[in-house]
Amino acid sequence: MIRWTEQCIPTLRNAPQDAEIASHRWMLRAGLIRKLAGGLYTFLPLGLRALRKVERIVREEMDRAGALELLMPALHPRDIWERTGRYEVLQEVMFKIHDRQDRELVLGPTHEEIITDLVANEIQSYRQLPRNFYQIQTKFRDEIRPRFGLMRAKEFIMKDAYSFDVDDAGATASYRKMYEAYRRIFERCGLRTRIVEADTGAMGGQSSHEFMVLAEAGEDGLVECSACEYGANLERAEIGDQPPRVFAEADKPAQAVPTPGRRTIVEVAAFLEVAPEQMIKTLIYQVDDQPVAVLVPGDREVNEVKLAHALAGVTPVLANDAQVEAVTGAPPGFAGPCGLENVRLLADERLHGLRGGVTGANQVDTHLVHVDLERDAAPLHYVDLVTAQAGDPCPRCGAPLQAKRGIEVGHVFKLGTKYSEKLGALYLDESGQQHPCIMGCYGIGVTRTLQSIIEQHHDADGILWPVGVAPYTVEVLIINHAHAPAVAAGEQLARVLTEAGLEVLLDDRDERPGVKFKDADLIGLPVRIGIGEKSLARGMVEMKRRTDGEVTECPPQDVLKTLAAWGIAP
RNA sequence: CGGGGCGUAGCGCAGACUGGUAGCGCGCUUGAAUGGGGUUCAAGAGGUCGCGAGUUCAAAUCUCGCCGCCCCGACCA
Repeated sequence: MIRWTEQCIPTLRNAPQDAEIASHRWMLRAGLIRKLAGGLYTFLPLGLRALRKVERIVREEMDRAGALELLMPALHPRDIWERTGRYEVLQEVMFKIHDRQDRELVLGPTHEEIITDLVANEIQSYRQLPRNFYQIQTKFRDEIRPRFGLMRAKEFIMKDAYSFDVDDAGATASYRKMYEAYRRIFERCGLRTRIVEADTGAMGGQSSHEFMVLAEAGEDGLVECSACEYGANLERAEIGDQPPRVFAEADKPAQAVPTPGRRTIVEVAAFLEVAPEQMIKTLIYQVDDQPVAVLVPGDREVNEVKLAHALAGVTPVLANDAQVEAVTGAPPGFAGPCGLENVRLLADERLHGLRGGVTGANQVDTHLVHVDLERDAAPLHYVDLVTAQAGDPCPRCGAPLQAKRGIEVGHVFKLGTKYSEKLGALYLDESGQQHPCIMGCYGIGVTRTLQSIIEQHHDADGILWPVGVAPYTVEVLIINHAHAPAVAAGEQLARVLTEAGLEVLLDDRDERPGVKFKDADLIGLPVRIGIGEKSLARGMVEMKRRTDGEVTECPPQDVLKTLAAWGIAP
């Protein structure tokens, strides 16, 4: 049992101005965290208790799934990152420091290299596999823009696990185990998550799934099918087949028309009185110093993640004005596929069979109408290049997709042998043959998960902690501190509940009842037990469930029974 | 990295244009009353006005530099 007067729970009547989203405001107002600087937060006692609850759930489920906990350094020598080539890839997000010998060290943004190096040294035989190692540790990332409190911070706590298997079947089994463990973890945290297919990004590897907490404040866009189970991050979401785009007067020959000063899709469409979807947007990218023309429907946007995949992983960079002019012979705004030579052309699938289209003529102030791509442009390579949007057909079943926003709290990857090969994590099989381990990696943003719980569980008055992660389970609230019998009864009840094994916070402050009720709602412990003069006169205490406001009275000796009926057991 | 905004008491803000040595609400301390949803009265404490230069008799206020924080954007022709 802890007394409020002996704890440090600095609740705020109003939130600091820079708190943008609900969960961030409540964390500050309820005295869970305080900001040191942008993206850097102190966990106050109540916040830390909740964080430890989340960690405990993660630990229990990881252990249950057979993963082995260890702890790796946060500080890494530069060299190990260069061995996989990821020093280059991640240098933007890595904090770098130098020791007194001027040796460069980085603060770990993730730990694939470190664990793989360990396994390379310690595991030699198939008899030692499979293994899955995990840790709960602080990661450091120099985010472009930290925001939303713990959601995107420069320093955050992550649970990261790494599996090592002898073959694909084993790797898939390890992946499934983690996938299931994650479901359980988030469920126990009281989170409703949506699992979606995801891009592997800087991690590399073959496939991955993200665990998303659906929320308006989410930083990731995703789509889910209105009919089947399909769901995917927007970076990756595929789009089902759509009928070819054939517009009016499709049979007419292509014709140049003047479009003075009309450069953008919107301007040209308005000027020529055509719809944006009738237009062929032509973007010039630089890929390894070579220009590539990318064609997409005028009403769509290029998905650069998909484009990078189509370009064998090379990150495309949009060409500058001079480069566009060198390639197309016209300033930006008038590029089109017809007559474009010496440039690699990539077209989005939705343009396949397009007739009656409108596009730039590669000549200043001029566009082409009645364009038939098959007829008027060089043979094109069609791939999926645009970002999915609401209403697009599902790639699995064709039903309309819905757009949502989500907070990525977990991500599981099949990595293959990318790291094990480069760092020499090899094992000998039964016949003495050497093979690289097949790896998987699995992350959970623990601090982000904590804040997501609040994002999903709050009302107008404060937090509604799910029992499993609440900093304390029960708040005993002495309504009138001047009423000695109530004080005594509150102390007594808190003691009894604590002895029964419950985590109890006793609000023993000499405050007005209103203040204490408001604070109780704010910090949001699952159960509030009010000890008041009036009910005490009847031999009763008042129990209130925070989640749904359910209220009941019972004699103090029946409190444990009522808690049990509410599904709260010590 | 580009654009915009902000930095005055723990939190929320005013004062700045028109320089004269800092104020309001909440919170905090003490006392009293009150005691079932942020109660009331009285008396207090608390500020290098982000930092550093400059202008001036005088700078929170004007000028310059720096630092920090927040928001938007980061090239979709």
